Amino acid sequence: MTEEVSPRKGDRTKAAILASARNAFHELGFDGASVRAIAAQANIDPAMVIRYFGSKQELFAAAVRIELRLPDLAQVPKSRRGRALVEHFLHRWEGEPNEDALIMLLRSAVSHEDAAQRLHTVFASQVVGALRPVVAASELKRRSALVASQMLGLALTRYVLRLPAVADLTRTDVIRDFSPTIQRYVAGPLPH
Amino acid sequence: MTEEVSPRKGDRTKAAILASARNAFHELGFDGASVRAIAAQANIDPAMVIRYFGSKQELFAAAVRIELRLPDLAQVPKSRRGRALVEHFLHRWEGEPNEDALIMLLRSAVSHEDAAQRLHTVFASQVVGALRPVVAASELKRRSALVASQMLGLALTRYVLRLPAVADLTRTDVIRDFSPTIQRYVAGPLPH
DNA sequence: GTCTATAATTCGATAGAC
DNA sequence: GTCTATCGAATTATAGAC
Repeated sequence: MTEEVSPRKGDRTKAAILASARNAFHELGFDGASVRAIAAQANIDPAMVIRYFGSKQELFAAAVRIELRLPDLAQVPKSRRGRALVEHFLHRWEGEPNEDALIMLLRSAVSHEDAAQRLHTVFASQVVGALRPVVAASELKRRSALVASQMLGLALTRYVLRLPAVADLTRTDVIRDFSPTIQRYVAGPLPH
Repeated sequence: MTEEVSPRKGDRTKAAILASARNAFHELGFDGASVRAIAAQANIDPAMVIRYFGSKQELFAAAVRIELRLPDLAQVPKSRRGRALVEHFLHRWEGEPNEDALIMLLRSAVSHEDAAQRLHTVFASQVVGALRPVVAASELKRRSALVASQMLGLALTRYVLRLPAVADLTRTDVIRDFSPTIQRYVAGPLPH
């Protein structure tokens, strides 16, 4: 019989693989992150990764757990909804180190069709879902598109491309400069 | 002696390789596009690609010719600069089929360091350059960052990720909805 | 459970015949 | 100029010893 510590040994190695995988996918995207590199960073044999997760594809699916947990906008005063969204995203993206699934998806979706599909799903269910209670049904798709384009553009330029002009902005700068835009997209007048 | 037609034979094959390469890089990014696939699409032997361009890296450099040719904003009335920029980008991106270098760079920069650097350079020289004549020096970096985040976010969601909500917008929709944002980023009041 | 060895692909790039 | 053949490296994934 093999050794057993309080959390099952298999669970610990599985968790180590997942942590390493999240970091690698976050930094390099699906194609760029190799199973070998993920295993090496976790001090684990590459064969174990496949044994535990079946394939790189399934490992990716397990590593990407998307829970945007967007705030309930109905409980935010109408004039502060833009700022609430910007603050929420910023907190998500800069809170936990290198593990945000949306950035992983963003890096992967460019070259990996499955990742792109998952990003579509996340967007459709969560962003649209957050806006639905507070915008007219006839404007839901349009306002969601605008919010997605600006928030993903911020994520792209700040975390993926790391354009200095955007990456050098402080958190305060980001909230101050992007909140009015998102506010208009969520609750402001739209040109007819 | 080998056959010679009016444009040198070598020039024709070279042009065919470049066209195929642009299409492949545009669709798949640097890593995703293989020399073999590029050659196959051009009905040319893969070895010829290397012979003509030296390496995949140099082929990429030759294929990516960035000329944003942004309009001279000083000659546009201040109140219409946002719209002028949005219209210009849209025309660039939807004008020539599948050849826009900025989309190629965007798809490649995620996984390819050289492409990311080139995108930094393009942004710094061209976007910042277009804004410099019409914004205060103290606000140049900040306003450039905002414009880049929104325009690249639009390109990302519409052409790369193809989020339906964004991809389904008509050109008229895009101009109507994004011009006010870019206008504010270029010429509007910034929160202090 | 773990690891060695390796199969099966695919890639960029090269050498050399013609 | 063109193409065949191939090298060397990298990848995911599997088989099987221990």
